[in-house]
Amino acid sequence: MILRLDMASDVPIYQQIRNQIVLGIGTGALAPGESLPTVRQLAESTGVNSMTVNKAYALLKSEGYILIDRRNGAKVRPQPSDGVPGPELLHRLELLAAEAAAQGISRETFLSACRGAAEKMRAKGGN
Amino acid sequence: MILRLDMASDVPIYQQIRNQIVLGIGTGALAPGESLPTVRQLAESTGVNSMTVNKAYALLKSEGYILIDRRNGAKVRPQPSDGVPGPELLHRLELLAAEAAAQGISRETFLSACRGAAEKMRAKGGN
DNA sequence: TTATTTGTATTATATTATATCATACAAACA
DNA sequence: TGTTTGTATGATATAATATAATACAAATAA
Repeated sequence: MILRLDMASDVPIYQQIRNQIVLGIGTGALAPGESLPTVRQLAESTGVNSMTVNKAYALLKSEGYILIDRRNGAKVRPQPSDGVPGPELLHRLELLAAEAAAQGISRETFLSACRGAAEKMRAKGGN
Repeated sequence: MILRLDMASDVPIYQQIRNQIVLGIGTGALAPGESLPTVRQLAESTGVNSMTVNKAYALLKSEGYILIDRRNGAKVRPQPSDGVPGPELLHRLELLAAEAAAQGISRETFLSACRGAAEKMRAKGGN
């Protein structure tokens, strides 16, 4: 799991870390139950402060993406429960759709992009 | 066009203004060529500083969503050119798909949500 | 037990982003 | 000539972000 952090980005570093780990989980690059690097390891390898990494881990934990047992460090949450998209995700999806529409992107082109994104994700169960 | 601003949100006010106008354009609530309120009017009606509104308008202008002629104020850009989703939009779409997948949301459920969002947008041309 | 490593909490500091406020200006129009 | 438009400027206050230096409880290995 290699993280690419852009220090010049307007996206906060802890958010970049969080996003890339979520991408890793979503695509299957990070398997359920797999161990993440320790806070200090990741801080060392990326040249970022420990507390910044800790903030990303705390966020991932609060969002339910990872589990933490005191000693063994962080692990990808095994067997995430099935469910429906939450309101926050739906809201962001709607904004994306609106941006596409306002840019003159056709409905079908947008949905094609959605399918393209979905197909990059790990297949799970019968889906 | 009524804006709902959440002062307690972590999303900057100028971003909330920008997002809701983009949503308005995308859904068709704001028609191409339609005039937006003046900077000072919108600042007055929302109780927000003029420069904050101006920042939102400048952003919308730089993104190509609105046009501004010096005297008549801001208007929704007429006839946005057709095209394909840009890399920034694709990246955000991919992150959304990853979050859904990592939450155990099936591919089909995610795509169903995508269709739901797309159907809220204005139909244009043959799409 | 002791020692080490884990995530995490604490406090301080520096930098940047955000928002407000008070003005001011050029351009366009009546 | 006025008036209104978007916009620029500078000052200020607050919050978010990142780094830094420690420290602590819990869990593991020695």
